[in-house]
Amino acid sequence: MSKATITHIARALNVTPSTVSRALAGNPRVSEQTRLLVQAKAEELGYEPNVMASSLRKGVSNTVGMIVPRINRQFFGNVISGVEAILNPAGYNLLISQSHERVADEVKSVNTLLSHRVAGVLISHSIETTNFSHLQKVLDKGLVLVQFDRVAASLQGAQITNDCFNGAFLATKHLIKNGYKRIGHLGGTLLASVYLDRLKGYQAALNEAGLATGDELVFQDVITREAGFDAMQRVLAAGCDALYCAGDYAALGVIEYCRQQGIAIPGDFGVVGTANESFAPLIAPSLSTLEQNAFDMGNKVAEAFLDRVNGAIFSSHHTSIPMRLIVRDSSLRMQSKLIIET
Amino acid sequence: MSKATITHIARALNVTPSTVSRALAGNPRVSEQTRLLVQAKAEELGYEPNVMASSLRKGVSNTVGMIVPRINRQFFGNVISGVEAILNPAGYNLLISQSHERVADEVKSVNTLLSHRVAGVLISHSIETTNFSHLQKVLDKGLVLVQFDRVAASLQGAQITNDCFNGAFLATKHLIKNGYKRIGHLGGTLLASVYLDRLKGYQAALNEAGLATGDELVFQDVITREAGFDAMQRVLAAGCDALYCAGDYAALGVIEYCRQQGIAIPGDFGVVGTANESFAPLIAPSLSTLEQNAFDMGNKVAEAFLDRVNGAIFSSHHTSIPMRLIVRDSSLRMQSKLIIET
DNA sequence: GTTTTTTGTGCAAACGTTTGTATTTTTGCA
DNA sequence: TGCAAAAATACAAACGTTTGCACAAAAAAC
Repeated sequence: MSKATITHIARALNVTPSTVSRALAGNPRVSEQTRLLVQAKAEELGYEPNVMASSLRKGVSNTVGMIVPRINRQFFGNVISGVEAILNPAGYNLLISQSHERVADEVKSVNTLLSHRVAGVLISHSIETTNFSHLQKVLDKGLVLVQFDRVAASLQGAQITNDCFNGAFLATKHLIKNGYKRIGHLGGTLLASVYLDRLKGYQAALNEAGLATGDELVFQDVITREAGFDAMQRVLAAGCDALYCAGDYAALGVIEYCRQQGIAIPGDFGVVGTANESFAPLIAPSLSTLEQNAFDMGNKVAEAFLDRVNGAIFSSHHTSIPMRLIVRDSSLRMQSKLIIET
Repeated sequence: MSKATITHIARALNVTPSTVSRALAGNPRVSEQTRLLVQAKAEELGYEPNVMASSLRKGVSNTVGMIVPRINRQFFGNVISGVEAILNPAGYNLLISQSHERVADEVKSVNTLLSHRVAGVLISHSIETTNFSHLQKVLDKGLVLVQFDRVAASLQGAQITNDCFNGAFLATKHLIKNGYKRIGHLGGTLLASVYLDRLKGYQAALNEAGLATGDELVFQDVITREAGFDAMQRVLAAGCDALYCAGDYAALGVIEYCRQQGIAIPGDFGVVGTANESFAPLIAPSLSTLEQNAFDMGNKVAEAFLDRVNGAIFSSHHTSIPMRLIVRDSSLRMQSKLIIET
């Protein structure tokens, strides 16, 4: 069965467990000869190291905990992927947990991870979370904490976010360049810094161009497809000829409304979304959008973790990842042919 | 720092670690009074149980390993979600690993999980995998193995799959009911049973209806958007007026080709896809498709695991989950209004 | 008041590693 | 051949739990 411990190998070879341990670890204090013997025997017995025993003894574990609101969201799936791409080769494994956007679940997840004596916690906190004492506890225990996407500035440790301000700035500027004059904004809740930054970036671009800006052009809490669809009446009433949307789903609703009303996109109306959801290149017209670069973010998160675990506390505290504008059809002034930019 | 062990609590209370351990475990052999004392002290010291020490001693761990080809694929994200929904409340945690569709990575993942002494392995194997000795090893160690989606019939243990045969049967029948006469099939590699079953289900429906069936109507290895697009010339040359596609991406390619060529869907041509990818309801025309019910599958996987871990070896060996046909626009005979079914 | 039973704790070993120190063996060199 | 230095291995304790067994004190039964 699942026997085969270091001790079994030791007995079979008439050496001590210490020697076997060192042999397997490649410690130079054991001779080449016995190392080969040990490796052969380990292979023969189907030995699998017991990381629990090892971590217990060493006091450090090779698993790191990751908490995301929902694992089945494209964005987070990609972040996780990006993290694994760096962490696995470095010998770490990921214990993944979901908060389901609920602070209670998040707290429970943190405790579970602490029980597992993870080497660190990587988290994008739930939308509900406003009290961060559970994460402070992580820091207090001397563990590495890396926040990403949704971060609490008040907490120590690395923070990796998208550069939403510049992204929104870029997107809006792109609309301006394409000749749109009265550009509105479908935004999210301003309690989340990502949405606040997008609003600010959007406004900055308008200001720079000397275009009209004002509250009547900004529509708060419009992130779903339905909300985007429903908001269009007000958007048109406000005289807008384009929109920068803080989310692709809202932009989708906009496109559907226009199709239904016979408003040509991009002929009569321009749209840029945010997130590059998987449907963005697939709908008609294809949706110009800001790419969040989730995989990249995952890489950065993992690197920040490794930096800190290896004692590089000096590594930059806050990393902002540039968002890339993907120009597709929905934001061009003239109806163009199908251009796939990926 | 991260101190606070059972021993510390014991010392602070002038009792032995055994008593503390029993108190925290709710063992009736310790008095109500001391239990409360212990719990209070544990709280005060910020005690977090060390599951590694616990698992080591008990010989069983509360983590279960899960291996998927890619974590950032919608389907697998949802399966994982479904697994967690059952396993977390049962006290288990998930150690997740990706095979990246490479058999080498898969083998490595299995070994990692074995090193973590997981209670079981839940796996959908990589498309490359044809030799299953690494999974046999899992069984040999007496661990629980649950396969899902892509399964190897030769291996012991639970197998949870979608009922692709009946799904394809349903989808094809639906096209028949809507008046399509010469229905083709865009399929995947027949090495994977899911694709083989879909082909068979498709053929069964045609046979039942007495419609033409034949190799000239079946297009193998057409699963990507590009492949779907490119296959259309041959499909039309074969005289088809509808397609059942084994994947939504191929169906998307079909739709794009038709749009480009001015072929009306569903007026002139009908399409049903498979998987209900996130873009399916969002494109125009919206895509009729078979839902894979990933979350549900995750639930079943978790339940199969729990059954086995609790010794219910008699629980059904092979579970087949019905696929649901989602009728949208792409498969209706007459051009209908935009109907959103989600 | 003694014996039996019950109840609550303590003792000590074990899970599989790792690692500082001690010990043995080998090697180099006079 | 002898001896120090170097190389290889052994010893033993520790990581934080859990648990069978022993044991004492209290409660119940006689």
